[in-house]
Amino acid sequence: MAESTREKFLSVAAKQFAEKGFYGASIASIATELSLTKQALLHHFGSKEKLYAEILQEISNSNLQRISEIRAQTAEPKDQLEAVIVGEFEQQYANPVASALIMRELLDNERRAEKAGNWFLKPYLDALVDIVIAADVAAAKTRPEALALVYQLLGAAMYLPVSVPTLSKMYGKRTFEELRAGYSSELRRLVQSRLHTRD
Amino acid sequence: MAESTREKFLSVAAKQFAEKGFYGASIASIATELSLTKQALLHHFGSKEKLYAEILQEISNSNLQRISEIRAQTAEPKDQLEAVIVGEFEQQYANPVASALIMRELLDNERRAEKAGNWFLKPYLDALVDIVIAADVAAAKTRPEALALVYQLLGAAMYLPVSVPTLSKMYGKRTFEELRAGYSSELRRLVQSRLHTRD
DNA sequence: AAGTATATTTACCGAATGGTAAGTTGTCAA
DNA sequence: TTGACAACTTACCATTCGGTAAATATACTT
Repeated sequence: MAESTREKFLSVAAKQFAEKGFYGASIASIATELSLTKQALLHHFGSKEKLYAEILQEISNSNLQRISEIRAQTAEPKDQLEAVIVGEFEQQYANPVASALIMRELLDNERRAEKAGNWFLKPYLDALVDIVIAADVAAAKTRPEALALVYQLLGAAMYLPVSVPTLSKMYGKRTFEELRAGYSSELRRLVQSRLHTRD
Repeated sequence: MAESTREKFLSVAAKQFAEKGFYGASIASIATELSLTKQALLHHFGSKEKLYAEILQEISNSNLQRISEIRAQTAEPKDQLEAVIVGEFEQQYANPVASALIMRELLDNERRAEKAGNWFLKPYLDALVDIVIAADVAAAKTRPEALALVYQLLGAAMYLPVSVPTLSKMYGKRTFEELRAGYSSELRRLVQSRLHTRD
């Protein structure tokens, strides 16, 4: 078997959580999409929360790994930052599900974290801040300042891809395809101009 | 009476929808917060969907009005664009609920719109695109290109304020306050650098 | 062949969901 | 004083939610 049932559960669940959010997606609907029952899902993951946690952890880990690879390959911090940000938004098209999940997690986390106590994304955000600090960007010297910049760049990079389905219907396929085609270079322009601003 | 029951319902509902999303917030919890029953809510609004629609419509209208005021007061399109974007993110702090609702609506709308058929935010986005076109920004001449830019700026402006509660807990109040303090000027820098880039 | 995990199902459960129907209460006008 | 209407409440309802318990089926080990 190429993909185990467990792995199928993970990918279908990720898709549905991304589309509908944690509360909008039900374990029953996830299982039904695989022609299984929700009890089969619970057998593998114990609870909805644990299933969700595993997905988020996976995303966080893969993002951290990508960052560390970039840092190993690139010497200059400013180049690292550019590569990381550019890589971040290019990954949106490869894996829009992950972007939507991250976005939703940052929106929803507070309430869920009160119970779960998990900060899946903190190591990821911290790593990005580290790079910004090392890159010595104008007006982003302290960690809070750097975090603000990280957040704005993430927002710019992720906001559009995440609402792609809405926009696609709102403006029609053709307009949207043009938008999508120009989006990468548009974002690169934004990042570049900010990175090379001087004090 | 300063605020009618109906108006109280609207503002409490807006808050809860912003915090928990459409599916996460229940009409019962909204009513309970006002020490009323969910049937009182249904009496005023008919259904959860209609209540939500009224809130979104209100936000869209007030945003459109703000844009038209700016356009009336400012002659130069480029200044208009700057004023609109800056006003956009400054409004985040005045009314973070509205930002979160807009963000969630763009994330969730597709599925809900299949039933409801509403595009609350389209006139608002269209107005922003109009301004970008008129402002004649480099590499944002066509409507799809302009929409991409609008989206990135909105993303940068709204992403951080919207996840304020999460970040505040994740990094602690003090760090977060510093972040918040520097955020406005940080975003202004981002917008400025993009607006004045040349082809 | 028997035993033993693993995978999955059927059958429940209590709680919460959005919504309907039918009252009750209060206010204001004729 | 009565009638009408708006503002609510109590009482339900069917559905869905996440989760438990127990049975069954499958596959691997011995």
